[in-house]
Amino acid sequence: MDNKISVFIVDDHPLIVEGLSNAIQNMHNITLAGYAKTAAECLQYFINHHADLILMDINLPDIKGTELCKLIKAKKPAVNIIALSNITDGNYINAIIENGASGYLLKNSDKTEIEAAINEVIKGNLYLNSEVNSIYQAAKQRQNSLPTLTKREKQILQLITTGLTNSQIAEQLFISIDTVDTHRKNLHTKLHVKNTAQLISTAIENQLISEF
Amino acid sequence: MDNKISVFIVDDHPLIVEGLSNAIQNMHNITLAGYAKTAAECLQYFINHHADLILMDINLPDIKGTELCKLIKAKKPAVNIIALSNITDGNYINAIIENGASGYLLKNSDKTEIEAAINEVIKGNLYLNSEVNSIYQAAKQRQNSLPTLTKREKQILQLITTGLTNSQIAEQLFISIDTVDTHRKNLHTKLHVKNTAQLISTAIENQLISEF
DNA sequence: CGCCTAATACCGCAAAAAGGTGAATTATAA
DNA sequence: TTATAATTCACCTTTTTGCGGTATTAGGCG
Repeated sequence: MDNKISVFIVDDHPLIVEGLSNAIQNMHNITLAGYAKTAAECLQYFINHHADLILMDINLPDIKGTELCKLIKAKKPAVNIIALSNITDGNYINAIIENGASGYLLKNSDKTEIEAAINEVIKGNLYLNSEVNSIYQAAKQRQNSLPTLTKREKQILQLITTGLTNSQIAEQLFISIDTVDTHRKNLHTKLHVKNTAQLISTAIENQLISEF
Repeated sequence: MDNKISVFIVDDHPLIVEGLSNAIQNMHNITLAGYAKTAAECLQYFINHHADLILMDINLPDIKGTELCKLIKAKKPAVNIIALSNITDGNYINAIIENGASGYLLKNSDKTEIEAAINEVIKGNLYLNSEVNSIYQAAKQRQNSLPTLTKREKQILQLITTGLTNSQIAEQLFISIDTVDTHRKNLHTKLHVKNTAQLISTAIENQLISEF
């Protein structure tokens, strides 16, 4: 075994794989271990092969990048992971790092940055470029400043969003209208809003609602 | 001039440019005219150069892909444009095609598909793969089924979302509360909703609100 | 010019939400 | 077990909506 860093690529975009592997093969202390187009192929590879680092697209066709991260880290804690994505959503960055990634690169990164990221991460450091980092920090802040809603509150918030009135919600949950009203008031207090319109818009803005 | 199709690439992702240009140079009847990382560079190029087709990322750093499309088509109507994106949002696909693109490729396309797209578009056909096409059709359908809100209605909808009450809106717009109420009723009728909660959630869902 | 649409305004009644206060009953975690 | 948090219910007042109408005015268009 030589002292080159071996890198494995996971990405379902053939163009990116081509660009990445080309770029990596031109770096003097880095070598390409292989690549996979799906999470399944990647896991398969790591059963009886090894690599020092994974460059991983977090939007894979089969399972979520966060999941793959967790799986890899559980089986091979020594493998470093750099997430590769276009997504500049703070919650996403947050999630992937909490699942074991040591770096997050935007897909518009160039060779220099990729090389820098690989070298940093292999040293055990966390690599985020300034843009990603500021988004990440902002998201953590926001997450902390967001109040935690109780199970019941979320449930009622969801039903309000659907357009149900307090009495309809009460009927559906087999509770009193007054109870629904109380939860609603608490939602207002917690989210610092004063009417339904604000409630819905801030709820959606902060993704407190599962889907619609 | 030989009979090869000359292709110009516009993308701010170095990896994609590398992958694409590699792929294109391996195609027998296609040649690479050049590439640009920004819309400005692309426009600059076309002042005194030419290409048969542009492969264009529609998420450029300087101006929107839709805009670049329009600009190019205005100056060089003969140039065919294939949009390249990850975005599977129907409205986006719709917009870009209405602005003059003849094809829409997802970034996870492989060489075969890119080659097929180029050859179809050069013949004057519209190229959308089945996935993109179904999204596109669905969006067109949805767009037609969406009612058109008047200027005033949009404005009031926006203010409602902020959390203002009818009287506050009336005050701000120097109109009667009753007028605001009428607009609100019309919004309910047009969007088939029966209360504020539904109004806000469907408005956001259908992106009838500028931003928040 | 008429026709249509958007925007304006008003009335009345019923329903729902908002705001305040207090309190009992479960869970659940320390 | 004992705090603490979550969930539940009640009652009261005021404000805001929701829903049914009707009607006038200004501007764009063929």
